[in-house]
Amino acid sequence: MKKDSRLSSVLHAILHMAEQDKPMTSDVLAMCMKTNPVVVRRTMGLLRNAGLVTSERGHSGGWRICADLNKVTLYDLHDALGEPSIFAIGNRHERPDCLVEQAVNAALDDAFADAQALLISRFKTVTLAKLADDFAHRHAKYRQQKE
Amino acid sequence: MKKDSRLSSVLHAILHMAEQDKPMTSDVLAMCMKTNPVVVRRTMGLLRNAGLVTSERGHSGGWRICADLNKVTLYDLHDALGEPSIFAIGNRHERPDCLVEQAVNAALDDAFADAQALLISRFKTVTLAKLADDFAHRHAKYRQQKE
DNA sequence: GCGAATCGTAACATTAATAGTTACATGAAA
DNA sequence: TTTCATGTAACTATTAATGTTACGATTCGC
Repeated sequence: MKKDSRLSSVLHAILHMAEQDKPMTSDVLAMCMKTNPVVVRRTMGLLRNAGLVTSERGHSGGWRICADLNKVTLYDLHDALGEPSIFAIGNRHERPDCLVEQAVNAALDDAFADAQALLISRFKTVTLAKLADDFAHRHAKYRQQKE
Repeated sequence: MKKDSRLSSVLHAILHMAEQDKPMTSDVLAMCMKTNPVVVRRTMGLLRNAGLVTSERGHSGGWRICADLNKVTLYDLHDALGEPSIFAIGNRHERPDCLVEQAVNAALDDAFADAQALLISRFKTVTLAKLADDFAHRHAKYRQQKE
């Protein structure tokens, strides 16, 4: 299956929004992420439900961030997206009758649960402010290189 | 995305094979994992390439395990399957021009790399013998309950 | 009010990845 | 020489993400 790239998408969008005073339209965001405005609305709508952004209709409307960059983490976004399933590998059957398969599932589930816990805890340590900061550094470096 | 369930499948298969003296046919294995014999051949073929099992054609042929249960780990099987990609979540674009997106990708890549490293290291600690043992316990418990 | 800009959303199409199926060739054993 | 088995190519089906089209609902500026 295709990978879910919404987390990466909304991060990209929300950081751009954080650098703007004015709201950004779905069209502009779509251009920026090389996708379609409807996809942007669909995805950003989930962030709105989670109270992370607001949207306004009509002239000079669009999307605006309404969250503290220091408090919102990658996990909050992942959560806002509905905590989509993380792994592309899974068990052949859930709740098998076969005891062998049960033992196999248990071992795999354990390992995946640990990896998931680590990932989630990592997500919780990264704030949007941190990412904005990282971007600023990249930007400074980029400008230096251009000289 | 549909999840890749081959690791779980081959583990199931190989543990059944470990309990048999005779080779098991693709048909029997397919029945056991509720799939198609061709799928079994395709998948087990990868394990054969890795030297974990052998196959024989013709009358009384089939699949046989040829590996030390104490030495083969989940990782070896994952590896034999070609180390399929683990995550169902990924970046919108690889190598984006946008510096914001680069910062986002870097943060996500980092987190995923750590989770992957943990998973792989977990895979390396679980041998087939351990799983067979776990199965034996489940079996004993199951028989107890039936009394 | 009118018209343009903009989001909201349903319905459908496309794409990508896994899994399943059909068909037939090849080889080994009874 | 027939039967049982794997080997493999080619095609189909399934599933989930993503993209597209179409149109309704709001809001702003004139």
